[in-house]
Amino acid sequence: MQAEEILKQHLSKTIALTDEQFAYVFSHFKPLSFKKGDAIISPGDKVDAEYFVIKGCLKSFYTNDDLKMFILQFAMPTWWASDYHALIYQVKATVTVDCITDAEVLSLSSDDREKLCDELHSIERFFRLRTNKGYVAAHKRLLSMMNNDAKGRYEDLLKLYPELYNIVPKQLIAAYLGVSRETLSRLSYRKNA
Amino acid sequence: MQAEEILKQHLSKTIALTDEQFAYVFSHFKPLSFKKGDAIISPGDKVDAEYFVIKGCLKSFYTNDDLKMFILQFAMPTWWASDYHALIYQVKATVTVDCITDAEVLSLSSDDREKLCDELHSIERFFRLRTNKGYVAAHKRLLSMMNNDAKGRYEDLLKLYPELYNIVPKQLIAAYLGVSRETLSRLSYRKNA
DNA sequence: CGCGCGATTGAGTAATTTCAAATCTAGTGG
DNA sequence: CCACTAGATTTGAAATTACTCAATCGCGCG
Repeated sequence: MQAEEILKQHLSKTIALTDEQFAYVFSHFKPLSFKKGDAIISPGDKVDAEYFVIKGCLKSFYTNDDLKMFILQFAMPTWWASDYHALIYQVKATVTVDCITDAEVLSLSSDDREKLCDELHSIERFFRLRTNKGYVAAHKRLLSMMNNDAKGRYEDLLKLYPELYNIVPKQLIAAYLGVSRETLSRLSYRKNA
Repeated sequence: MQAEEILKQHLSKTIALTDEQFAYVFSHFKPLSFKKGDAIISPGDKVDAEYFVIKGCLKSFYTNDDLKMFILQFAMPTWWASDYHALIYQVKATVTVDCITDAEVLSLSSDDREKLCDELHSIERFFRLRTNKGYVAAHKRLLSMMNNDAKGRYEDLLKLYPELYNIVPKQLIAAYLGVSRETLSRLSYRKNA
């Protein structure tokens, strides 16, 4: 399926747009292709766009002083990714967004997003509702983090991203769960039902 | 200061509204008073409003099967609170929102919020940007959770809510950090600089 | 075939939990 | 003013969970 079609279906799940309106909206998105391992955003970068995934899988992650990686988000097709902290507060990036697999994305600049939100009330609504869901998902993950041990969190993750299991190396899953690779590895046999 | 004035200043930090528009917006908010300990939302409730805090302090928390409490959010004046999962997905509440102190809030029903968002583009913008910030804050907390030990998280919390230290019992702070009361208690002398 | 990376396993250590008991504190009533 | 109680906090000690470091295993690819 074409990028255009994927975005159209994605938007139409939340808002109604005429073909004309959609064409106008779409004209602000810039298609980009990346290879596995390419970084889209790196710490220190000026961040002025967010990315809508068409194909492939991205991750956004923070790297601490000990070079330990913490994954904020995996982004599969129809998910959005960026360094939202940098985007919103207009500061340099503190996280990396890169490609777990070869990927195709649509990039939307901050300026264009604000322009579209100005011009089309329904686009503003789309972004409001999209972030609402993201907010709730983040809190859900927070709860999973506090309430569950590593095993429980792993199960929560597989519920949320069932495809992920086969696509990404286990060490990335560990970095998402906030446990060491070794702990993740031990989960399967140690405390299984 | 009057509730009306507080809300007005809060909105005007993000969007511009004429006095007339603000008066119209404000007419949809319902002032409510609560006593310390009162529950505003309880698990199982139908949730059809969110609450803007004028005075006092609320908390929203999830209680697990072992009756252990996990605090999602403290809400001080000019903060918003509700069960956002229930609100967005139109399901029964799974969290409790209650009053740590006597409190005054302005309640805005879901229907009214959507109506205002329809009628006033700038209100829709307000809610979009507000949730953006909440989303980023939630991810920041997630990182703090994964990257730091109990001590580091405690320091992060005091940076975010410095007033909190004097207002709320320590056990609530523990429930926010996701550690036991005992561990929180031991932090001060154990690993202090 | 052998290199190299990811995944697993083992052993010892550090952080946090649980359960239990001891303290402390604020508010109440005599 | 004092004694008393309920709730909150602190402390102790043992048990658990996850971590780190180190070694080994497994497998795809040149």
